[in-house]
Amino acid sequence: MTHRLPADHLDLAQIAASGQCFRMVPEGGGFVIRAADRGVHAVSKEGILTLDCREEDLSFWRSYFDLETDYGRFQEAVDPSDDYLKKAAAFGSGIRILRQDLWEMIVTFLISQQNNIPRIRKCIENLCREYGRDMGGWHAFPGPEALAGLEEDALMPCNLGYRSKYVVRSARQVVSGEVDLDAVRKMPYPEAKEALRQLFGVGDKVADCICLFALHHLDAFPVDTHIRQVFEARYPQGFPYEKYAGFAGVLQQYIFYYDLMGK
DNA sequence: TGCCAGGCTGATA
DNA sequence: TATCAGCCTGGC
Repeated sequence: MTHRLPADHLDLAQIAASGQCFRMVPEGGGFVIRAADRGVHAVSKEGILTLDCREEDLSFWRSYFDLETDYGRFQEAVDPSDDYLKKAAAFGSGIRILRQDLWEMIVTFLISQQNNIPRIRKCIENLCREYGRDMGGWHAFPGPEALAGLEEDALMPCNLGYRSKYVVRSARQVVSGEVDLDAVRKMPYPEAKEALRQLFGVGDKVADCICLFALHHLDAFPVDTHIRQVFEARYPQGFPYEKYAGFAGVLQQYIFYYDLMGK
């Protein structure tokens, strides 16, 4: 079933390249996107998002793409005297912060550390193929229950390397209830970040990625090596977070994408 | 060959 | 409390 939805400031190619989602595959002029155990074919063009999905999944995808949020507001809020940020925001104006699955983001960003984007994508494919439910032609993302019973190095064949034990032990912490994901979903940003940091292998940066891309805490601002380099070059006096309270994480994505693709 | 990639843990002082 | 080695592995 095909649905056409008005969606300004939405460019799927930009979102795919921005590195917040690793399960977007180009197909038919758009992308096939997988989220946990759902899938959709999506095309974004001239302010319209065309989705090919089941009728009962439509509200899920509407939320997933964050269609209720006005991203024009974030664009306009950029300090006009900040030339670099203005350029970055304009360059990545089609980026939205997707509302992705919590467990999937935990695993994805555990895998991301000391890793590069093509390899991260490959690791996730391997993980889904080996441990995800067969959905008929593709595999769902494996839940914590599917991973908690494994040996700590069982995911080495999926090319996770030393991160294998991070994923398995985190799965155990979730399944045992030591870290209650339902509770984390209801927490404000600082508490959620601290709770996520209890997971083995989750530090400051990974916790912020999870808060931003799964929990939609737009205050979360992951600082990685790229962002740190940009800050050293462009904001030696410090990034003006106070000007962007409540949505600084959106700007982080503009900066990351601009740094990656804009030069 | 050596170094790095969207960090983190654990040891050490 | 701060610093730092070591970690899987593919690509350059």
